Amino acid sequence: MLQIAAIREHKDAYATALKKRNLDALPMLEEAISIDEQRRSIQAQLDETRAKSNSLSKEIGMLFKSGKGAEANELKAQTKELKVKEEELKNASNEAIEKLQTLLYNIPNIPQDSVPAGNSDEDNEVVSQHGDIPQLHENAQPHWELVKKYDIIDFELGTKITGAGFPVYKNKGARLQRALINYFLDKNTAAGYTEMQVPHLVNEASGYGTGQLPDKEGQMYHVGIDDLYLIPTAEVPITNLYRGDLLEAKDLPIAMTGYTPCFRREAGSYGSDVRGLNRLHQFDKVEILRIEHPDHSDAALDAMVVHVKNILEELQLPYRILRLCGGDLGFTSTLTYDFEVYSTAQEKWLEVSSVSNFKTFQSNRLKLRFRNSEGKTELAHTLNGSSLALPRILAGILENYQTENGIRIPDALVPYCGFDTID
RNA sequence: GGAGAAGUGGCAGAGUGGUCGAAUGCACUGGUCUUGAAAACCAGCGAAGGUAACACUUCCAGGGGUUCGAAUCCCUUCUUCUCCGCCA
Repeated sequence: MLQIAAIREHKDAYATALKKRNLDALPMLEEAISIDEQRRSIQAQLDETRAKSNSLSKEIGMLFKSGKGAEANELKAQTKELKVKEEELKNASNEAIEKLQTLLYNIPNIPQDSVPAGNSDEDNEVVSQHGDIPQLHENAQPHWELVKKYDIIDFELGTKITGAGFPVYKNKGARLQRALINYFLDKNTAAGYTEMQVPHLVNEASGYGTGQLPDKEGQMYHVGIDDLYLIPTAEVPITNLYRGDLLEAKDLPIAMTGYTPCFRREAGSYGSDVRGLNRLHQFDKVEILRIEHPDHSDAALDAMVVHVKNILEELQLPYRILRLCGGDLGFTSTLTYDFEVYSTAQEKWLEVSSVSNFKTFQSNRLKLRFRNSEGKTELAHTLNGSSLALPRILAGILENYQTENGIRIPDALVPYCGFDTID
């Protein structure tokens, strides 16, 4: 959520930047400013009314104390009128706050200068491409065939016990999955990220804190009886650990990593995009998150990109880095780099990581602040990225590392797996 | 799940209807003193809105109510602790 004070100050620049999202935001921004002005004027009247009634109350108290009950009762009568006015102003104020809130919830974050304009994922900018695309043998297969062949993932079993999009990992498939989680976590902790294990269900306040609620309610599974949500990403519980906190500047940066399953309802997709491991209702992901001083968040994002790069290099997977265009940029982000691994058998790029700088967009909702060098409170910046999402990495490994005689395991993973081939 | 107790500033802990945003201690910040440090002493020290700056307003777990006036009384939700039960 944008800060109203910032909108007031940068209205035109914001409107210009939001054009990159194909959004003509100027009317919304102006409306927000106007509602806020109303709100402040109502608040001023309300404050004044309250001040009057507070001072009357004090007077009444003193009169009673000194035994002048009759005079006190006279003053009491005067408070009646004030109370009515107070009630009216309070209602008007609440209404304005609610209107402003609703409006602000619907304005996306401001894209950074480097974000290219564009409508869809086709307009994303390819920043760089790395690694060679392997030449596969003639009978190379997509991963959904390979997993059957080697009996390492069973989609039908998952359907039987739960439903479509909930695969069951078996044998070496299960072990490889576990190996990847450990490997990613080790890489992240070695880079200074503190490992956290967090609940997989969160309350409503957490959903609001990171922006899944109120608008993206349908994305999450909701446990109605306890009013809890299954997390769509570790970002939700881990970022919310710091909800409402006031940090000291010396506490920054805070760097955390965590493995969690992720649950997504993801309605409305079809075809090869959702085949096999490409899109699931439950999948595993290791996430990295940072809480940064505003002066350092840009550099931190670059460092996160380098970190994810290093992992993909070590796994020797062909990948490319995209800078998302305005049209594809997430609602809460100012700048996002996507990492895609090439799926040789499917002949397409699969998104395996998304690394974003949210600046103050989340921290404003979270009320996550720090005390700056002037002793004033200031919103911190939040960033996060996947390092990495498991299913598509798994798909990439299975397809790119397949041979006639089995699937090789990338060298870096062999110690974690305890085997070097799936056959 | 049952019974009881409690939730106050970074922490500890007073405050039970009136000038309380809240005593006191610790922590923290600045200063005096000291060769330096410690100790001691002096001063400051919650957040949000609002203002040019003041003023002013709001916040004592969350929500609602009683009252001219609520940290204090009532209702309700949540959380924590103790005892009992159950249990990986």
